[in-house]
Amino acid sequence: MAKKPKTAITPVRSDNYPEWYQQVIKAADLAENSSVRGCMVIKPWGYGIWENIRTHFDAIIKKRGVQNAYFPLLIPKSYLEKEAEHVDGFAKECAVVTHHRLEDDGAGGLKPAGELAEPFVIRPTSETIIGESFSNWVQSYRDLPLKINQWANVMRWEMRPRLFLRTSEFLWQEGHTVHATAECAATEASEMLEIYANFAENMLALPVIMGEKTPDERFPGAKHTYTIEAMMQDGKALQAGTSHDLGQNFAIASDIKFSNQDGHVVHAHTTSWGISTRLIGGIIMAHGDDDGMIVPPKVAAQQVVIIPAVHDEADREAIMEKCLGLKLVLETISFDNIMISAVIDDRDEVTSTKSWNWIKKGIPVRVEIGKREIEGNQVFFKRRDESPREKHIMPEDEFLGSIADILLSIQNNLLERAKSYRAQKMKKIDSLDEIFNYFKSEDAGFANIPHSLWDEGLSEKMKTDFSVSPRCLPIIDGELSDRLIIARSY
RNA sequence: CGGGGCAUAGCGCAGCCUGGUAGCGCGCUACACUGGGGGUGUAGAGGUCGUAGGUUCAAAUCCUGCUGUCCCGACCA
Repeated sequence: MAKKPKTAITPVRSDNYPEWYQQVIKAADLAENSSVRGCMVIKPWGYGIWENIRTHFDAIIKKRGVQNAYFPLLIPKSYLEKEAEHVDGFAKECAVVTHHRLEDDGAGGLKPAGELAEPFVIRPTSETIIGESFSNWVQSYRDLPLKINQWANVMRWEMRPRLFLRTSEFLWQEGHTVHATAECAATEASEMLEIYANFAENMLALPVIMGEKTPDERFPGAKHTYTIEAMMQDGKALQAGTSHDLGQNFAIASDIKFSNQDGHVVHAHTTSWGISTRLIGGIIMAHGDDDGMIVPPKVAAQQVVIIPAVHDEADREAIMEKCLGLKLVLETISFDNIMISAVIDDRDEVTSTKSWNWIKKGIPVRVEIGKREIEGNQVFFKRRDESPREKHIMPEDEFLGSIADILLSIQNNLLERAKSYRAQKMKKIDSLDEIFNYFKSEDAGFANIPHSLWDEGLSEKMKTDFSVSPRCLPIIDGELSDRLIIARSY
């Protein structure tokens, strides 16, 4: 018999963090590489998280008066050329469609035939094509503000793809708004940033730093780029969401203008903001442990797995009946306005194997139902935020009465845990020597330094010697700080 | 795009140096025993060794090109 590993995932985080990350994705059955370069297949357990992110975020923006719409995947190359900085920023990572037909190549294969007069790029982001529509939709100040969102896939031909964090194709939402004044656009961009920050903390248990990007890290063509930065367990930063105040740059490029109350025709002010499937990578790296994934209850595809433990075939029917009953009742219960979803794992496997499978997937609560539970009218369960050895036994009524609190407590524990390791790996530093010293360590985290220290020379040195870049100037109580957060990043 | 590693069964790998009938572990299938911490046994299925070419009587093995993948770098709203 093979020796049981102490942890479900090999290697452990402390041995090889990048490899651990990939192993967790595999063990949790979240996604896999496809045969298409740089593109991933998101499997049900991973896609379920995205569906929940989508559902909850969609509700939030709709309350703000944002409407969903859909724009084309293909963008005429010339559109992209309208905004000079935008071209520079995205040109290198665009996939280009140059032909529109395939025909027999005479050798049993197919070859592209009709060459397009003007090539299309596959959207790397949709500012330009949406701007084209907006220019028609907006005529009067009465049409503003215009708030549109689309849930879509985009494509960026990345040099080095990593599952969820940087894939050639990924899923996201991109919000695009048009405003009459610079102030309105600025407010929209700031409010969306706060919404992202709250969403990350409340739904994903992911504490983030809100801030503004320095000019060199800005979205190409933006006036201000705001970001939420999360810390992963290796101390690296992950940009988890962005909001851009585009000023009039894109309005001018796309000719979005309107008649104001004075009868003058003026260019509008626009914003755009997005979150993507990258968030799932963030969840993995923020919460996962050496036994695999830990999914925050609020975004888990299922919160509870019920595992029947049948020793004696004679008990099977009674056990299955109890499992089914439990599932039905659980699914009438909600926690923080989210309906619980439960799954019965009735695969023909040894109970412990099933249990470990679900540990690796990171389902918040595992329930095991056997003869004992039926006789004692009780529920045996374990929590993913606790050690796999820790058991709980509760009368069934009590369990059903407290499951909502249990899930909320798991959600909260994940957030507190993440906050605590972030606090440990965040350091306020005021001198150059200390900065160099700090980042000599491989597992350095975020350094909080005076913005005034950051000049071109330091930037260059930090980048080449330490792979450290500026993450953001934190925004605290609506005010831009004079400090700068720098860190290694994904 | 630069430097390096790897490519053999679904997954993980050995075999290659020194060319000669395709191997192991896990997983999978069937049956039985099992089952509350990753179980046991028996019997099976599954691979034109990434791809194209070269050397050779003979290539998984040697040589060349290509492709994919991983790591480091560059790049990354």
